[in-house]
Formats: sequence, structure tokens, C-alpha cells
Amino acid sequence: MTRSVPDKPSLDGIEEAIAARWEAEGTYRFDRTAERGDVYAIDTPPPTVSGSLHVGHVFSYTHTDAIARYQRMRGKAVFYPMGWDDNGLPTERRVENHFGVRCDPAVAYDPSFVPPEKPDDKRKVSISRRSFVELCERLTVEDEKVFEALWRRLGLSVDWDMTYATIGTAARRASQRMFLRNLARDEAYSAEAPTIWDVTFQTAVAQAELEDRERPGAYHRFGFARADGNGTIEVETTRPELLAACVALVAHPDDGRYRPLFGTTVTSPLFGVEVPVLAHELAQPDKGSGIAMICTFGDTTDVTWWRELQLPTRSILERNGRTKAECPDWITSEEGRSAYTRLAGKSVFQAQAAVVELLGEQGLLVGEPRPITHSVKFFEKGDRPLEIVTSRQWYIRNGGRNADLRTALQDRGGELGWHPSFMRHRYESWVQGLNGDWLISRQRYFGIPFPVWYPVGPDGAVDHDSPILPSEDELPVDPSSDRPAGYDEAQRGQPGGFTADPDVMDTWATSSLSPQIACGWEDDPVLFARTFPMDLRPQGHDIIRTWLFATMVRSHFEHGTPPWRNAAISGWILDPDRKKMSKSKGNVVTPLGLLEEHGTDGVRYWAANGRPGTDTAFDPNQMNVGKRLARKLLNASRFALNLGEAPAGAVPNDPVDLSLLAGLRRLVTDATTAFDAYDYARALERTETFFWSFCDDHLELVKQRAYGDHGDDAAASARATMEVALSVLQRLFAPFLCFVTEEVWSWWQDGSVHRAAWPTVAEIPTGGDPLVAEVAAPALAAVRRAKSEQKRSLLWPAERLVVTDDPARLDALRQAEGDLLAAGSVSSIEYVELAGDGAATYDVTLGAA
RNA sequence: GGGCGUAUGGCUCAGUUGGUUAGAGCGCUGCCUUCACACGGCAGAGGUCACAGGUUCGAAUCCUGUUACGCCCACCA
Repeated sequence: MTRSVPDKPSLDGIEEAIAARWEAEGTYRFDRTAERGDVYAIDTPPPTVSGSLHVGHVFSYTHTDAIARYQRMRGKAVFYPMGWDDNGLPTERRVENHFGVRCDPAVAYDPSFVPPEKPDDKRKVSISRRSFVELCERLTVEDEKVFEALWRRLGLSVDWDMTYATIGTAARRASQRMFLRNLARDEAYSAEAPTIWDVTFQTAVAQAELEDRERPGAYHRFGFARADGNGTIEVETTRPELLAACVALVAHPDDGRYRPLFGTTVTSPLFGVEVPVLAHELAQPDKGSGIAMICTFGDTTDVTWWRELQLPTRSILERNGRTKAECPDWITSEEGRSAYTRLAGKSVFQAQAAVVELLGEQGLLVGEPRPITHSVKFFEKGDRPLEIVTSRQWYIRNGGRNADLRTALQDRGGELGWHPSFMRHRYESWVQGLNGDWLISRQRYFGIPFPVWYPVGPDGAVDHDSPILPSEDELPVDPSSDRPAGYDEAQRGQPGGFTADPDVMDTWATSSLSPQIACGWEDDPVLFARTFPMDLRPQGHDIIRTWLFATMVRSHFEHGTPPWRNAAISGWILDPDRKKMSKSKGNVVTPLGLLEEHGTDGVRYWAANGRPGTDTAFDPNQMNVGKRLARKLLNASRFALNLGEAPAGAVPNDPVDLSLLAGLRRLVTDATTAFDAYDYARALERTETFFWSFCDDHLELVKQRAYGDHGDDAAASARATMEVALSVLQRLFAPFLCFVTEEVWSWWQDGSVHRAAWPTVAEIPTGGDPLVAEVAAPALAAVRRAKSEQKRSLLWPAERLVVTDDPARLDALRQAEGDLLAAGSVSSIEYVELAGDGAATYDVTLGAA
């Protein structure tokens, strides 16, 4: 092909034109005819579209893209789809705020509904579930366009014909189908049980979504009256508001203070409820007064005690986080029922104040409440402490209640290649610490509904034990609008009829099927056979316990294999204070602004320097370094290509040229080895180091010869060498600097560099001695130093260069003599053998003025 | 309480099975308009490799312990 090098090449605005070319030419289209062995399949994380993309996304998605580009150049058909995680709570919240609405399932559907012109946060409009879901769908479509535009700007080499949404039809069908299969195999079940509950969102949440937060609290000390009349047993509690829900006191079996009382009863203050004193290993003698007040339920330990000691359930908290308006029937005394009216219908906070006040009034509080700071469980997306309520929920078994399954899932983790390998520990400690099955139902609206109906008995009672299920070919279904086979719509909610399961699946219950959704499980058997199990799951370490583990669980049950062969775990972006960057800290920079300011290649360079699994500092400076590197590649390519093509058949034969190529061979081996080990950062670093030396040392050394100053043969060797080196370097940089490499490649090669073959040592001439380049560089530097120290231009002539070095190095240097003299404007060179050990020395005599 | 990771010049980081005077970039200082690049080039200064022991001819690298920071898991009356 004829060369076409621009006179004044520039990086400005190259992204748009090149991205358009990729799209037009289908550069990243997946080849569906490729067999499994030739496919590299990536389970791309579907970003939450209701959020905004931040620097962290740019960071980790660039890592994946570099790997995708490497595999593509290695000849793989890269299966690199993009998903949008649009279902679930984050979208609901965004829709509520964006439109000023609130979903109320009791409101009838109004087809003519139009959202308010200006959302009023204080007065949200209550709308039907269907209208609400329609608004969710409308907004996510817009969000997804914005996301795709940014991903394209970042140069992600995904096949944009292969996108999926976690609320989309394929995802709904896959989620429901997998659920039905889990149910059929008894891997899923529903149960009425104590459930961790968020009172703000009024939904159950899963263990994996909990986080601890330090909160102020206080120990309140008060006594329970002993049955034998001998005074009281004092407890200390941070949750006095739950006194009315007390079902027992528990102490350690070996605790001598309480041992005589085990099996007796005590009576609660204020409410006069008689509860047993029991023994349990979990009780800690050194905590509080050494005896715990068990309520249903104050925390998860209460649940353990309640279950293992078979205690009754006495719940006083409603699902909205308020105490029951009516006095519970287990409080029978007049004083107790009267006391309860003081806290009835109050929030937890108000109820606590009321109980403390009551205790104070009656002089029952021992001492003052003692302030402490303790960690409290929160829903990771919530801002009020979690409560525990009893409710019917769907679960998927995950080993939390079965040691064999837990072991099996832990072993599955061992089958994965973890990059970096230490991330395996995160997985293992999570699996080992599981203490319950995976709660997948959510009492929300914008999610995938459970494909389940229940018969309603003649008495109007719902029979949860005999669910009515659709067949797989009916999926997806919405049980709230579709009816089960054999029933009329008129029978919905009627005695003798049916009713829909009202819940939706948690978003992880869908995103845990991303391999199945993306690979066309059951819907496209050919594609599935060619892509599953996938090669790579890239993701952040913060969601190993959720996304990674959940995906493993689903694949283990259905396919008996891990869903992928490798997991590449990326680190976080830290702001300059070494804190995790997050929106709430107000330190997030918009990705588009960065791409515009530093160029996509500059930003990608910074990202690709973040080693796998390592947290990386946000550093615009590095982005500028990347931009400089891109610009250097542009200019060096221009220089080398403008020298003119090497004549046909020209081969490198100059020792300096061959020496460079020897180094290049080593580089190709290093970069390839690094990429195969998922260490893209090392591949980049090695390539970059070599490239700068190529520019600063090699190009400077051979420049005169390449111009033809030493004859045509010598020039041909120089030019042929540059062509090899340039071709290899452009390809080695392609996974990282995807735009500038495409630009410079287009000046002299056909097709996209991203479809070119990854360089191999086989294409690089052999026979060079690396030592030649190694000794030439410091000799040239010595000449430059002399000129710099004497404040002369580098063009200033040097009369004489005396090199003292050992014989082998002198021999190597002699082979570079011609280039060295020309590059340094040196008239003569003397070689002196070094006597004994020591470092080489260079003595430079500059010419007179 | 258990576990994982990190600690190298002002800053961000390399340092692959232990091997000669510890590297790079940024920043800083000085010089050079040089015919690919001044959105550049050349050069310079700058480090007790967190600390204490140990193994070894030799340790930033291996072992033991300590400290600091970050994170994961468990516990939280």
C-alpha cells in the first residue's frame, strides 16, 4: 500500500472519525461461526444505568478492553457483549426523583397518565405499578444511550449489536426459567421466616447487601423481677424499645452468676411479661451484665437464639419501622397495657425515648444510659438501620445452611483462575461465613416478577404451599397481568380463584445470570455452545460476595461448572487522600471531561497502568504522560515512514539494527507472557520503556545513516529495521492506545490494527547482539552530557571520544562506531581496555568555538 | 478475633525464581529552537528500599517478629 503520512499529524479529535470507521467496518463484530476453541468470551459487567459513570468505570472497563483487544489480535473471535443493569431499586429511586412520582400498587392503571411537568420532591404523585414501570423503562432507554456514547468514546471494542438489559425480555425469560428449574430441583424455596428488612424501602434484603456502620448508641440497664421474689436480674441493652418484644433472658451455661436461675422465669419491667431464663453458648459473660435480653428481633443473634432455643415470636415492629398500634396480646396486665399505649405507633427512635421515659418515671432505670459507639447493620443502599421482621420470602440455597453445598461452591471457586490470585481469599472467606440461604425476593416493583401464582381457597386463604407455575414456553410472564392456565381473569383474587405472587426478584438474581443471558442460554443453543462457559469475568473486588458468588451458584446448579475460566478483579480508584472515590464524597470527576481534556488514549494509558487488583490513585498527570506517549508515537511514526520505504528485499544487516531487533524480540516475548497472565500493565510498561529508548537512542543513532549519508545499503538496513520495529510497536500499543495506533497504522497498512495479528518473534530477524545497543546508548549519552555541561548545542562538534571499557563491550561498541560518530558529531573515537574491574568511562573533548 | 494486601527519592509507581554503583515518569534545576516531535529534546540533583532480628559469599527481594495504612470475613446484649 502507498504511504500517506499527514504533514502535521495531530491527536485532536481523532476519536470520533476512527470510532465511526470501526462501526462502519464492523471491526469488533463477533464471528458467530467460530468454534468454541477459537472464541474468547467476556462476561462484561452490566453497569447500573441509573447511576452515573465515573472514573472507576473508565478504569476497570479499560482493563477488560485491553485484554479483549489482545485476544482479538491473537486471532480469537472475541465475544464481548455489553449489558445494562437497569432493573431494581436504583432505577426506582431515580424515577421517583426524576419524575416526582411514587409507585402505589393500589392505584389503578391510567393509560392517559402523564408525569408532572416539574417534579415536586415533597409531594410525589402516587401512580399505578404499570405506569411506574413504564416510566422506568422510558428513563432507562435514555440512560443507556448516554452510556453507550461514552463507552464508544472510550473506545471499548464491544460488539454493539450484542447488548442486553437486565429488565429486557431475554433477561426476564432466563431469570424466570432458571428460577423454575431451581424450584423444580428444590434449589429454590419459599419460607416464612425472620427476614432482614429495610424500613425505608420496605423490602427484604440479602446478607450480601448488608454493611456495618458505626453509630452512637447507649447501654440502658434495668432489672427483670425474679420469680422467687429475690430482687431482680439486671440486663444491659442498646435497644430498650424492644422490651415489649422480649421472649427470654440468656446467659452462658458456665456463668456461675446465672446458673442457679436457668429454668426459672423472670418478669419484665413495665409490661409484666413472664419470660424464661435460659443458657446458650453464644452468650458472653463479659458483655454488659453478662445476660442478654432476647427480643424478636433486635439483631441476627436474637434470631439464632430464637431458633435454637425454640422461643416464641413476639414482634412489636411493623414493616414501616413503627411499633404496632394495638397492644400485643401477650401483654396482659393493666399496667403493661397502659404502658404500651405510650409507645404504640411510634418510630423506633420515638419508642426508645418513650420506654426510657417510662423506666425513668418508675425509677426502674439503673444509672444513666451509658453512651457507646457500636456498629449497626445497614442495607448498603439505605440510610436507616435494618430491622428484622417475619415474612414469606423466596430463597435460593447457597450453602449457608448446608455444609456439603458450601464445600462444593468453595471448590468451584478453586477451579477459577483468579487474577490476581489473592482475590480467591475474598471468595473463600465469604462462602465460609455464610449463615443463611440467599434471599432473592424483594417487595418492590421494577424488577422481574416471580412466575408464580397461588390458589385461593374457598375461604379466601392463599395456599402458598401449592404454587401454580407456568411452563417454560410461556415465559416471560407477569403474574399480575397474565393469568395461570385453567383460570379466568375474573377469578383473580377471588375465593376459589388465584392470586399472583406480588414480589420481584432482586437485581442480583438476574445479573447472576449474565453469562446465560449474554450467551443465549436455551434461546440460541448454537451461540451458547460456542461461548459458554465463558473465558473471563472482569469485575470489582467489592462485588465478589454478590455478583461473582451468585453467578457461581446459578451455574453450579444448572450447568455443573463454573460460568467462566478466569476472574480478573480490578481495584478501586482512590482520590489523592487515598480514600475510595465516591460520589458522596463529592470528588468524582466526569469521565467525558477527562476524555476531552487528556484524549482517550491518555486516559486509557493511565487506566492501563493500574495493575490488576491494585487500588490506583486518580492521577491526571499520568493521563498527560499517556497523551505525550501517543503524540510521540504519532511523530516517530511520521519520521520513520517519511524516510521512504526500504527497497524490496532489503534486510537488516547493520549490527546496530540487528541489536535493536534482538531487544524487540525480547519485548514481544515479555509482553505476550504478561498478557497471557492478565498482566496488561506489565505489557504496557515494557512496551513503553522500549519505545522511548527506540526513539531517544536508536532513532538518533541511525538517523544519519537512514537519510542515506552512509550509502544506500546502509540506509536500506536502517529503514527496513524501522519498518519492522514500527509495525511491532504499533501493534503492541494497540490494546492500550487504541486510537493513535489505528491512526498511524492507517498511514501505511491495510485494515485495522485491531484486526492485525499480534506480533511474534518469528517475524523479527534474528542474529543481533543486544550488547551493541546497550553500549552505544551510554556512549551517546556521554557525548550529550559533555555538550550539555558545557552549555553547547547537541550539534556542536566533538573532536574526540575516549571510551574505557572491558574488551567485550568495546568490541560491541566498535560495531556501532559509524552511527555513534554521526549521531554525536564526533570526529574520532579511541578504545581503551579497562584494567581490572570497574565501570566504563567516557572522556569527551569538544571542538573549539 | 481470623484473613488478605500495601509500605522503595517531594508525588505516582517498576523492580519476574536473592547477584555487580536500587530504576522510570511527574515535579524540581540547568542547557539546547536540532532538518519527526518546543503539546519538544538533552542533562543534573534527589532514596538509611517502614522497623528489628535471622539465613546467605551476597537481601528491596527469602524467613521470623514489630509498626502504620487499606480492605475482607466473623462478632457486636
